[in-house]
Amino acid sequence: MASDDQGVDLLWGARDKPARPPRLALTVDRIAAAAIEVADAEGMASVSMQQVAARLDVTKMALYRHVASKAELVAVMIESAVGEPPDLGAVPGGWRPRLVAWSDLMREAWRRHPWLPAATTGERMTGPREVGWTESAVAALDGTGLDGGERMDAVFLLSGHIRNTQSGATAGTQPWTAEKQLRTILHEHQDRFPALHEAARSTNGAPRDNGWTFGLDRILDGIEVLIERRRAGTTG
Amino acid sequence: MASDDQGVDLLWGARDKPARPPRLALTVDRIAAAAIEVADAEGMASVSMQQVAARLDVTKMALYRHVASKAELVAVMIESAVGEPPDLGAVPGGWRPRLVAWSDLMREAWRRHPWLPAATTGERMTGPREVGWTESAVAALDGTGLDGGERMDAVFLLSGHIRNTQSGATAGTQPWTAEKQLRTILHEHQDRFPALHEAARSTNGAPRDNGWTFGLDRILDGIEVLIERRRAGTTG
DNA sequence: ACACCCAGTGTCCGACGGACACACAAGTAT
DNA sequence: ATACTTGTGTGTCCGTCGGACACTGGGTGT
Repeated sequence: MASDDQGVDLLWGARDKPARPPRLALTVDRIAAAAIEVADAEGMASVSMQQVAARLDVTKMALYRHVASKAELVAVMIESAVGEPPDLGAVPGGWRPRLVAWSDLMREAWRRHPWLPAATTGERMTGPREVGWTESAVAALDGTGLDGGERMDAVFLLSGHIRNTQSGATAGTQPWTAEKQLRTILHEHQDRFPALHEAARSTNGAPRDNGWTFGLDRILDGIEVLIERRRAGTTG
Repeated sequence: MASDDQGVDLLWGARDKPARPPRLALTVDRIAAAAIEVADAEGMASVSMQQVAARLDVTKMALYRHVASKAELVAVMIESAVGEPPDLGAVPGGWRPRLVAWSDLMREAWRRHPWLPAATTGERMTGPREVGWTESAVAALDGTGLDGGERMDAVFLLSGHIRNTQSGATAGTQPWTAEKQLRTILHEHQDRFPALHEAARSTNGAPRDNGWTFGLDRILDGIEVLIERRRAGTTG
């Protein structure tokens, strides 16, 4: 902390610069940073006005001088946590490697903040950085022959897949991710769910990644099919 | 209150039909039905123990005689709302029409209960009907040459896309769905988001469906590519 | 007649988001 | 110097949430 340095200054000199504000001024950025710390450490459910305020040694109502509501606080958290959107201009190889790079970057950002997938669902405000990420991905599809709506749908499809596979939030959504008890249930009711039972049995030992790689490859293959079809002149 | 009527009945007649249970017995099914009514009408946010109890003319604590917690109530709601999983055996044309039919049915069930997408995220209990829906979709991929893990990943991909595109819950996730104000923001900052601006401009007037059709076609195309590749004997 | 059982009630708790009035400092105008 | 404003954090209060716990009143089995 810089306050120690300040203390030395106060003792040995610079006495004339009298009372530097003893506590850091409360700002939106400091509030967002504290909220992100709470969310990273204890999950989105623990992000309450009082928890965040406590981390700043401040009353919860003090926060309302800087954010209008909890929703706004969350919006600021998101905008801060997603980080600057990437510039994919330097990625060689066309749209597909570009989208792969974009996905990896987005996944990495979301991995650092596991609460992001959950926080970015539902009606809410959208900030410029978030739009910037979308811009970046849509730009990666420039020159593919897809029209604007298709490019945006493709990005939506891809980012939705990232959210779905990312970090536990929606990971429990599908039965086979609850591993232990579900595996036993599936075993007990194998007569009722024969296809699932057989699928669980015949899964080769490949490391599970929540369907991330599989889905990414399928989505990109599907987009590629469409692009090729367009390039070949077929309207379908 | 019906107690007044009962009082009259008790005074003036029908004395022999003594005390028909004056209120319907509280059961898990009635509780779940009431909760679903609340959720359908006013959204998942309005589903509180007191709201549900009020609809049944009962104290909230009475509900706890039948469900252990709110999470369990929600689990029962889901299990009841998803309905019986479909039998796709009669759908002709192989795996692809089968998955399309499955998707349509699932979408329809979720359209009837717009809170389902939001309620089925996160760690939670999974009921037999929900597993049954998955079973149904995985079974549709029998005989495609995909291994068990791939079949399950494919179903996860598809159902994730349904959730993402369904009914407003995550619909606001992507910037262009917030339509009005975003369109103006995009217009004001067109220098900052040129690709998005150009995409919004060049979108042909096709009716927007939140990317549902586009994503479905891409996903199925992508799966088809993999199946064909397997059939051709390539290991990739 | 009796005790037992148990579904539903009443009351209480801590945590939540938020409204509102206040305290208290730092300018700024007089 | 003195008053007025302005901006920032505090204290108190409210309604709602999920849930614990003790109670009660109407059956039923003996």
